[in-house]
Amino acid sequence: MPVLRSRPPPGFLVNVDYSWLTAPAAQIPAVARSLLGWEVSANGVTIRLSEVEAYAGTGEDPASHAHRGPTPRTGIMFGPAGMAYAYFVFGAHWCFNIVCGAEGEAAAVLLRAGAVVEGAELARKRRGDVPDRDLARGPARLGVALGIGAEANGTSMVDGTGPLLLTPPTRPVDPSSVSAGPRVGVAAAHDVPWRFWITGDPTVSGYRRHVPRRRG
DNA sequence: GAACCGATATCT
DNA sequence: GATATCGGTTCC
Repeated sequence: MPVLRSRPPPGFLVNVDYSWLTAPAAQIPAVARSLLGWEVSANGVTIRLSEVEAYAGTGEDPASHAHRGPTPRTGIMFGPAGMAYAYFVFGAHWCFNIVCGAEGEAAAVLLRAGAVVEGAELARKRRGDVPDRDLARGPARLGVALGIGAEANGTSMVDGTGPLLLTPPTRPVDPSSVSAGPRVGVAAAHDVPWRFWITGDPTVSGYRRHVPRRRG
């Protein structure tokens, strides 16, 4: 049966298994890796994920927004897997995560980059006249291409009730073509190789180490 | 490729 | 008051 990538009525994707998103804490990096090749659709654009980062649960990962427990911003992370966690950063950008793990765990996978496989015209309208590979190359750019922002926070990515929909790979990713390395721009736990990407994929964003800002 | 810096929500 | 899961620009 072909996979429906445009937005279906609620409950339509009953034959897609999302239960693996609710994994034990130790398997969150494996969940992130498995999300490569999955597709995310919103507002007429579909993106094939080429780069993701894992963030472990509360108390386990000093780089996680949820590390110190729930706050008004991070509350959604403590809910069920499959919800979108959106946050605003650097006074300018929205970034998007898929909540993973069991309720109360607060693990998440950051959607860092992907290839636009549907709706390129629309994505270009939102992103400007950039090369195709740059349309969703970077976590904030990915959101812009999808036309999503604050309103996506706390919506489901798995049941069609929100703007976002996560669907299985049209083309599977060969496990041997997945690379791993440190997460981008994080100060804490910079040695943990929880960033995963499709080796050689031109839509993967470049690595940047965390740069402490000079005060003054 | 590396360095710089804007803009502001969030938490301490 | 410090920090930030970034991106665009500028400068080698």
